[in-house]
Amino acid sequence: MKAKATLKQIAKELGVSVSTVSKALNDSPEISEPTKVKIQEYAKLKNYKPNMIGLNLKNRSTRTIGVILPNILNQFFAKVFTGIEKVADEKGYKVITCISNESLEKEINALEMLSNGTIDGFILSISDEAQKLQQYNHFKSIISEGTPIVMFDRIAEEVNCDKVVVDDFDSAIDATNHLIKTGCKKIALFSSIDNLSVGKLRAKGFYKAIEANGLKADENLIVLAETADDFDAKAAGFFDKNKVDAVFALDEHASVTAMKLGIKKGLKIPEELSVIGFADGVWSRRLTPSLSTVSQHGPEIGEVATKMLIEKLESKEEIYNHKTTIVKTELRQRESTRKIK
Amino acid sequence: MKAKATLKQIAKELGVSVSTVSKALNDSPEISEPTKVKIQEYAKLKNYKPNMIGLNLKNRSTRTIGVILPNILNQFFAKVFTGIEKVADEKGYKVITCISNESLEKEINALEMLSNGTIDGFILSISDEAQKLQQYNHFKSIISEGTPIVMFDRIAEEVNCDKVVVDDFDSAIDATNHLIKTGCKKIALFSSIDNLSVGKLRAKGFYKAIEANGLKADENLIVLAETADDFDAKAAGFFDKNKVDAVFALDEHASVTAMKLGIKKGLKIPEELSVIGFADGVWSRRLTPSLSTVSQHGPEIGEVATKMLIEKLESKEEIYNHKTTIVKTELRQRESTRKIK
DNA sequence: TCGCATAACCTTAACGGTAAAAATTAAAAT
DNA sequence: ATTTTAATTTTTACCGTTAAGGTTATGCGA
Repeated sequence: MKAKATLKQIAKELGVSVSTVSKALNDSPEISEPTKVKIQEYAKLKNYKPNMIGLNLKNRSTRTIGVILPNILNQFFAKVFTGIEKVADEKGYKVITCISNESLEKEINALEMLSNGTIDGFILSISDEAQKLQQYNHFKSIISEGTPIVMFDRIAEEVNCDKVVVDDFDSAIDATNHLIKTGCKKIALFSSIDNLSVGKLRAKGFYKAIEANGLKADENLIVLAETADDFDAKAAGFFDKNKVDAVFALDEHASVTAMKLGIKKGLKIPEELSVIGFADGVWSRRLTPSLSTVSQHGPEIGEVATKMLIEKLESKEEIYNHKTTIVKTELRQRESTRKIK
Repeated sequence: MKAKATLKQIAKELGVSVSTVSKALNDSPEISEPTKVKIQEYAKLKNYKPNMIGLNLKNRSTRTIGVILPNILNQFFAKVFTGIEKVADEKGYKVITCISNESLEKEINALEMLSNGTIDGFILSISDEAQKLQQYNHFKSIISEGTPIVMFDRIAEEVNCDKVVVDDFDSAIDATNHLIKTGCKKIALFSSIDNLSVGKLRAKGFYKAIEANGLKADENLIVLAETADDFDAKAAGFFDKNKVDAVFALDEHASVTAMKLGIKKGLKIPEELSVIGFADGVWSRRLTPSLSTVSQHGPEIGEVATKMLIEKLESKEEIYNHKTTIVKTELRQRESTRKIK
């Protein structure tokens, strides 16, 4: 466990000044060829690596992005993360990750812990709790201190920063329309994320599409919940009490539960029951029958968000107009929906 | 976007020296009460936060852990990560995450990028490629430079560092025994991770249990593959060609595929076909029927690994004996296996 | 009244690195 | 031989922080 080589050490050992070593290793034209070669070879021998902390201090930048995710077990966030990581890596940035675990307190802590020089900017999706309480001041104060934030998916309109979202409203309309086009008349709405901005938007899209097609939204067919457990309780026995020919589910848990309950009830999918759900995992493909989904292009969202942040970090301009990028969703028809005639 | 407050600034504005400010904010007894109060109040007003980079440089430590994961979309790794993040957070450490994406080159890059003062130590699971090529020198050289590593799950025996593993061999024996106890006689073995150390260990456990029970391992019933696609190709039509009463699957993909193929073939689960698989996602519960699994306690693995690393980081001792901790698995009986009579 | 302990603050050095400015050295021009 | 110029290297300052050691001025006892 030999001490790590530093410029100072090398300088002393070669009898030159520290800055000569620094310049030689940075291939500066100020240094003569023989000296350069000598120093470079010695540095390689000693396995010298410039200490990043010293550099960071000097440059007042760490080329590190802070990422705050509500929950990494959620495949959507995991996919977004791969996109973030990919672009960050390509552009030579590191990624520090914190999990807020849907807690406002942890979200605030993470923000505080990192916004002291540790990172250059944030990419994040707001915790459930913050959204429920509509508490966004912690973001505002971080931004006003000069640390840029890019929000994705779960955003706060009132916070002035770059944003990347999915067209939740429109995709819900499209998905509902699709069910109707395949002949579905009585469509149920399942959601276990009615606490989230995105959940509410999707529900609105559903209502809109139902009405636009001259159908009526039936209260009994709407199951809205704020947690998976709550949803399971409310949805239990749904198919015993109601006769529907389709379910539109607003999140992965609701999607899978719809399928599961339908299968248990002995309904033939998709002949007797069509299911479309928002879902991003590999699992929709693996289910039997496979699940038709509204896919959100998680990796792309992460990539776009990261590009936006890095662009902002590397632009000198003081004045900057905040952008909101919309990443289109895609309707993936699999086995849980009928074909359009 | 006002410039961030520094000690120097505050010192100048209050007409005292930098070190007075530093000491006042650290509540040093050297500083008189009135001065302390004045400085502390002014610092709060200016929203002063100590710059972490300056501190890191001074302390030659960053309280940051580098985590290198082969693939964050894999629920097992995601679960381990939650465990890492949880303990790191509790102990006041940050987590920098890199995804090797199973590539040796990316693994080496991540190691290089972070082992220059950016992080104090690593927690990682070896990439598929590194395991296949048996290339472990990059780990050895990082360790010899003084940066500690804790490996989990996919480890390299020959690398001298702390390790956290699951008792793959024993749990495979247990799972196989369980199938036999519930009356299964013709048991198939499915694996899509035969490239990994853990995959091979699990297979060995299976053989061992089969023989110990006086059964014979039938070559035709063993489907070993190194990727999901490869596995799908090899396993297609398996139940058309073979008559078995159980499948033991060594990873999540193989587990789900076994169920899927069985259901497609019209086999009743678990009456005609029992399935046990290594799996960690929420999905095993969500399947219909739900999947009996060997659960690896992902979060616990992450927690243990992180505790080991932090303990090592905070112990002054030069000499340190490397430990290997085994985290026990758990057999979770769900609907895809019969009850023991 | 002098010396000395002590309270309270300041100076300096250090962490590891870079870069502008200054200094030294060598070579070329007068 | 002297000056100019160019090439090379060193000095210095800085990034933000802490900590050891140094400097005042005050108050106290002898």
